[in-house]
Amino acid sequence: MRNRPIPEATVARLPIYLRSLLDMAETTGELTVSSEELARRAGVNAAKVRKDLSYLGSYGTRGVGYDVEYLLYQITRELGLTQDWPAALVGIGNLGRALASYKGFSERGFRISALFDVSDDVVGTETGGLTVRHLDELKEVVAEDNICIGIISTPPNSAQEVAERFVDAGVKSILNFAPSVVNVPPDVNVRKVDLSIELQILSFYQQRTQAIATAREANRRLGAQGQG
Amino acid sequence: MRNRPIPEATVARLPIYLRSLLDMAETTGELTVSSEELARRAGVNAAKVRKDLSYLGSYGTRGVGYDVEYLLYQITRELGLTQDWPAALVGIGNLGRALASYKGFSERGFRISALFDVSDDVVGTETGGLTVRHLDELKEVVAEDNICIGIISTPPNSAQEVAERFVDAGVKSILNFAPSVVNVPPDVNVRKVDLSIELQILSFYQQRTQAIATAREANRRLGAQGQG
DNA sequence: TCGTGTTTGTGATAACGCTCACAAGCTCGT
DNA sequence: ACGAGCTTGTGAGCGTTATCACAAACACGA
Repeated sequence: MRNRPIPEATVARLPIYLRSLLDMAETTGELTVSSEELARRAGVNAAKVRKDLSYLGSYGTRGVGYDVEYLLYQITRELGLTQDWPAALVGIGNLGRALASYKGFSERGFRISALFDVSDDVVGTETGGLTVRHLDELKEVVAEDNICIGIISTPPNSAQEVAERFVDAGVKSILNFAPSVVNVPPDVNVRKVDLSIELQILSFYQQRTQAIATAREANRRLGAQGQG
Repeated sequence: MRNRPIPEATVARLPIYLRSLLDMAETTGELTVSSEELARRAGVNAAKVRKDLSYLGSYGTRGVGYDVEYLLYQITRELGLTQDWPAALVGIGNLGRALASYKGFSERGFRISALFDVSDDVVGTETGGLTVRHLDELKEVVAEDNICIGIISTPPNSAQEVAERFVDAGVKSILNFAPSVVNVPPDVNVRKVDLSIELQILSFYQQRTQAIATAREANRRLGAQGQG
């Protein structure tokens, strides 16, 4: 079990466990945590927690639980968060500025070390302690600062071009906030965060429950009519 | 097939198809689109596109493809985007302000109709044409403006309380940008967007590929040593 | 030392999702 | 009218993920 590759679904949950454990370590004095408690905090099933953690190794003690600090360390290590990953952010609009000063990144070991744009209006301005540079300097800066992660927060029609510039500069990990699909070579990893897709999914289920409520209401009235 | 419930995975892809189709309708003059073409634009498999669309109904024509306008309408309707969904945003920090003025929402029929915070520094200020109100007014405003969707962009430790206020006000759909798990009754739908989790997942795979490269390098040197 | 109570680790199984492959069905030219 | 050439819709098979259920392992008190 230990040497099996870690399933994607598990990798996606490790950061949630990490956050829950950090929260525990700060607020409670507990030295150990059971899969049940961790599951509750992470909002998942206890069996899932145990199976997920078992992919990392047998770090629990039966009858006791998991040592909080040790587990924290193991997950941090597994996620590669013991080293810091310099990132570059392209696209300094409203969202880009918010991301540039987002504390959640730095708290988790991600340092945005360079900002880029193409518009003369923002190139040269300062945001979150960094001066915005022109996109043409990207390749050079990536090499200098050893940048590993590219973040795209441009309008959708520029995203593909920026992605290609990142690839050309040797960046292998890209996080895309622009609402568009970007195509990259197979050795490059792209993840996307789409702010409005999630709203559209909510809309689907909201409409569905409202439709059911409406149908039930109509049905109720029909029944009343039949009886009355 | 037609009356089966639509799988979650399909629902999550409908917005992507929608975006691809909108893009097509604007840029190309094509009246129809094949599953192959749509798949290419959406970055998925053609068979997946066909199966996904088949859940909505038989809207394609064999040998021809799908009528772009008709498919656009059907997906829009299925996602519940024919009506607009007023949303309330709580937490007016950097991210909150960026979300409040994010064009991607309004372009897709989501109107943020009220902003809330608790800090005296921001209550009363204006952002994106709306005046920030105090969180205590939430319930009242939700009822007045018929708000269906709640968006949370507070610090993590306030998220749960805000979620409960939304639930109390009768909101059934919540989008959570705060990096924390929120618990709600089963009839309320919460989706989360976590900006840094995606980075952590990237970090995992980045580390993995770097580790492989390092091991291969070490192995190469060992081989050279053995031979030399 | 042994029994009781607790919690992990993991087979087994079920549910879900993805991909393939191909018949059914359409268009168009002859 | 008919055959050639496409493209859809979907059954079948496979891989992944979730859940259950329980033996193995530990702590602790008597």
